[in-house]
Amino acid sequence: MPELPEVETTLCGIRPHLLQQRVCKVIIRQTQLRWEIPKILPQQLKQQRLLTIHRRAKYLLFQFDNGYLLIHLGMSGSLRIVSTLEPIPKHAHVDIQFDNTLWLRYIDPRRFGAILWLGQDPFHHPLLQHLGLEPFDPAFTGVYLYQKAKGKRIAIKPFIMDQKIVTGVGNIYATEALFHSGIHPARAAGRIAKKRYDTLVTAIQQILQQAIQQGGTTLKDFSQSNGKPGYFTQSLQIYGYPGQPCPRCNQQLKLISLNNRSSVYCPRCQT
DNA sequence: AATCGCGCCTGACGGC
DNA sequence: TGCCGTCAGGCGCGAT
Repeated sequence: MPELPEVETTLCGIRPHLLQQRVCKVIIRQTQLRWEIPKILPQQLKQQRLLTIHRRAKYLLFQFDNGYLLIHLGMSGSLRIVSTLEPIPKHAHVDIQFDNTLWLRYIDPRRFGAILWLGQDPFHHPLLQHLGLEPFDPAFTGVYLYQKAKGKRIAIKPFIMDQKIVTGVGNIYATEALFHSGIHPARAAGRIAKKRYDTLVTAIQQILQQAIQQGGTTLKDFSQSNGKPGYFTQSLQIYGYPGQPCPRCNQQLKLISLNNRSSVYCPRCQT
């Protein structure tokens, strides 16, 4: 799915078109996403003004006069701004039209995403209330990760992909950040020195920042809200290249599975 | 409490 | 050509 940079890219792409606009029409073609889209959604949204859009973790939060709409892009979701309804591509499950005539289109082939109405108090919703720090929060430091990791035997890769620890990091960026930090993805989180966590935090922030600047990563499904792919794909160092030589030391990159997610790493650079 | 695997879906790809 | 297994950017849930 879209990880933080893809969600952020989406947010920046759609926000300028939609701020302060009122919803005039809602079309739902498929209600079965990760959870069923609430049947009352069209009534909830009708004639409501969109005040702001925020990102929290990999969620987009649309603040309307009367409450918050939550959208998650799951594994294969994307949002587009389109000026006409036609053509309607396969998997265009929801279209929301605003007063300026533009449509916000939700496309999601695998339907692991979500569209939920959260009402007035979104941050107490179960999906949001246990989230960890945003990676660009000043409180997200090596010491923070080190403290959280104390005594934990979980591998570092699933540890940094745990949204209760730090938000927005998924399989691609976890893989890349660990490579940049020289940390083996299977190393127990509780057995990593404080100093190495400093390095890791810096790597996570730098990689996410660069990826945002380049419009995210497009493997297949993701596209920016204008339909263009993300260009960080060409900056990936090791994700997607198992068996290839390490860009740093030429050793053959290896592939392992950690908590059911494939993980590429360099057996020489990452310890 | 912490950790792990499964399953939700569609589609692309490789091997036979 | 087609069929079948495997894999894919996430994440909540139930089992251990």
